Amino acid sequence: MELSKNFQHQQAENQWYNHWEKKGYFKSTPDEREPYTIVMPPPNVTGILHMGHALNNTVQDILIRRAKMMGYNTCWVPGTDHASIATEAKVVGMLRERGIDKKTLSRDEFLGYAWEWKEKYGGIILEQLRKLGCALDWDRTAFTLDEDYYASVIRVFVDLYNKGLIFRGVKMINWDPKAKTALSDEEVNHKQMNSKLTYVKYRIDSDKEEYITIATVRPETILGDTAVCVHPEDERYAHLKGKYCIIPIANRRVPIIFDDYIDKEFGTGALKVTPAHDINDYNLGIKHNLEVIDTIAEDGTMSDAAGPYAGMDRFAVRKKIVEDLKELGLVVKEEDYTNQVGFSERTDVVIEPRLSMQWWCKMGDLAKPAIDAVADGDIDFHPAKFKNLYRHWMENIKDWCVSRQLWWGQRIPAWYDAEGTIYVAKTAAEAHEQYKAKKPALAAEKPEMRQEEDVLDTWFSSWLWPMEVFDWNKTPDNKDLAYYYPTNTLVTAPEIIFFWVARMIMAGYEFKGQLPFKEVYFTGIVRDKQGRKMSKSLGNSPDLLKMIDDYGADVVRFSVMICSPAGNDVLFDEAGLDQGRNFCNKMWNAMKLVKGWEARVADGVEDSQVSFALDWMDARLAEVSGEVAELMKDFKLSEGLKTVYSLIWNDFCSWYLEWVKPAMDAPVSAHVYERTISVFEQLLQLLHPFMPFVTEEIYHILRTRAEGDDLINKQLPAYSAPTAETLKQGTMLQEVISAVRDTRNKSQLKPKEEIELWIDTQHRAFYERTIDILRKQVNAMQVGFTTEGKHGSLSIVVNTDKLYMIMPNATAVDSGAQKEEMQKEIEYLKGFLLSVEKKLNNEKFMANAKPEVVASERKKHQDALNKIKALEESLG
RNA sequence: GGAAGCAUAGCUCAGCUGGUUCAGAGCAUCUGCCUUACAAGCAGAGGGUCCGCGGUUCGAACCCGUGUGCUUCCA
Repeated sequence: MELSKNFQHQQAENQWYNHWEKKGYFKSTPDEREPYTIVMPPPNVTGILHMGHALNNTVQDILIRRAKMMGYNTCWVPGTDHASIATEAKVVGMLRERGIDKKTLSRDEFLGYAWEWKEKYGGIILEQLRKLGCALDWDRTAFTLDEDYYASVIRVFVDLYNKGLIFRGVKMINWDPKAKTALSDEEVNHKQMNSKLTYVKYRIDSDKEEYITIATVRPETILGDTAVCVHPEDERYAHLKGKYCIIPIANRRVPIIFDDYIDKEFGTGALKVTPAHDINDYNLGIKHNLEVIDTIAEDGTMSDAAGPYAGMDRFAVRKKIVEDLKELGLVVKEEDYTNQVGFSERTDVVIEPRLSMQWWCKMGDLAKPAIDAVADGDIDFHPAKFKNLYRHWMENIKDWCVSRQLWWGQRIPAWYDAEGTIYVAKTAAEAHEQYKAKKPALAAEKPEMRQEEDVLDTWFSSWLWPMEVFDWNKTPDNKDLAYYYPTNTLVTAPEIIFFWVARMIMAGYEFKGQLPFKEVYFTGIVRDKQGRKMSKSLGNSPDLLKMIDDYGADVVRFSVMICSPAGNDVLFDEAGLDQGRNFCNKMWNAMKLVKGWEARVADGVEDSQVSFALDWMDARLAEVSGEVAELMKDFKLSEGLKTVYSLIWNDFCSWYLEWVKPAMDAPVSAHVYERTISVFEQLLQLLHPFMPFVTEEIYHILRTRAEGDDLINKQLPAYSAPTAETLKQGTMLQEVISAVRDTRNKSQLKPKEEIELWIDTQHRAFYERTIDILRKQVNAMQVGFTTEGKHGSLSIVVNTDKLYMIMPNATAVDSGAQKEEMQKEIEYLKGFLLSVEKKLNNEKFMANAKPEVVASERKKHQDALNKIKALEESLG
């Protein structure tokens, strides 16, 4: 077979993904094995693959593929989230482009368009996950707005309502004037803004001309003011007790109230109170029984209550009213001021606090078992630091606003009769039954029942995800649910710990009576090299699909994972792409080298020379496999990848292959060839979860494989404990080789120039075992043993062995620098020796230190002495 | 305003129960090599007051206190 110069990802990746899928390797059905289950955090159905998805899904794929190799029956469930606000906004936008105004459509017509949009674009992100290599069980693909899922959400709502945990009420909510819907607190992002603090004086209603000055960053809300509030102990305003003042422009007479909520230091110490448009003012209003005047309409324009400004945009009014107040001479001054302003997570417009009738879910009781589950370790968080954050939030949990003024989503199953009585039921028919039972006198008439227009918050459906993907609602006793639930690992971003993770835990206990997953792994947030969060607006988010096209999915996965320290944010650096690409080529070329031996394999070739290399490589493989297993268990995936990378590049390619590499055109022993292929396979296997395509490809080129012999399915072997002696000798051999090469370099020897090497050592057996490797690796024509120095040589000391290097072709040997260096080393060692001796002579140390520490200090002492001796002898 | 986390090489980070596996890895840098798998490579090297200060200890990158700087979450 003709092998290309480098690894070609395009064809290989497509081919292998199709092969795996066709073979049904991604599919899972319950069997006698232990399951390992992950439910994918469903991306928004509107989504396209970005770095966050790439990280999150690569992590999951690594866990799934590794678990599969460890013998688990793995099941990874894909799906999408209907994402009510985001999707509805997209559909509205699409309609606008087609010249259709949402307002002219009925609910059903709109939903028709929405489903059409979903069918057309909704699967894009799932297709993109295939490109990434994700081993997802596609037959299980779920969607949070599917018919069965819908029914489940409705059931849960009715259930909570009947338990008294859902209620309807007017509260101050976060209003998104663009999407025209309520948002939960979690959907609001606070940003620091440069605002203007405007000082406005309100006239006191008295005979004298006197004023009270307030400061505000939102002057447009002045029209909704229904009081001015000052601190009861503020002497400046003590004389105003029982007085009233006049709201300018509105010319409304409002009371001056006293409350110790006021911060005397802020502004003028006098606060304008607008119960309709600020949560704190609202609370004050309740306390002091104030009137509520709503001056801002649902679209962010001023309402009729705003008098002359009715219909104008809130921000336009903010400017205009200040101008008008200035004309009236009521503006005292304006100051620059930075404050926190809430923005809608979905539409990025400024949130308007607004009073509104919404549906709420009481969370306190639901939270209790969920708090305990994490505190008691029934659910593990990685990294553990998120446990605190979780507990803190859960213990201060507030009622959840679950209604949204949208159409795309589960419509709240509540019906109102003509008198406004509420009936919550799964269906209209059931609501009708309730009506008949409740109002028997009217039962004969056909009641006019009107269903609630609002839909439920998207998270009110996705909190059921781990149960509902296994069809909990419709067939609660089904085999899959019993087998796969609770799932094993949830992999998600810390940003949605409250939105989603906490609520899934609550839902799991409340409805299924069981935790939804056993552990949660929080990935970092993907940032750019400068540490900025990747975002569309900054334009610092690389085009993932282009990257996959250019470099291949393996390389993209590599580059994301290599810079994903456990528990920290990911500073994505495109340099990782080159590193990953180079790594693929390294393996590809190693494969070409080994493949090239195939035709030269012969029986009876003497291979004793390389038996050490084989033993050492086996030992390293066993050792590092153990390290990787530990790292993976602790979710140190990045470390795990680095470890495998280094094992392949350094141990296997740089050392092992060079050690066993036959001379040009020399035959290769069948034994060496076989074991080299075998080691290569095991290395590929360790790497496969991280880089599935290139490993599968090379695996298949290394040998002709039987049908079904694919790397993805290969079970990890149990390694016997590596021989410590072999490992130690390997390290020693490397040290000797490096030391000689260093000396060669410093003597400016050309790589082709041969040397003679004479060794004065106590470890003769070790050198005899490795002497052929050593000769080859330092390009020596001869390596021999001696018990005395060699004239005309450079001496090298490695550990306590003395090596003498002779360069036959070098005209003059300048050993001055060499000697100086050795002298320096002696100095250093003597200092070191002193510090060790000080310890050993310290009675307190000898009394308090652990015996093994004392022993190790003694050994250090002896080693240092030996080394100094060797160096001194070497110097002559 | 409340809370948490972080600070180690130019960059990104490891560093367990305090003790030479303790100052380490990768990338970047420098030097020499087109050596018969790979120049997208090979070989070798240099580089750090472990943020400052104080304490505990025979012994501190690690524990405690404090200061400074940064990040995140909540209000």
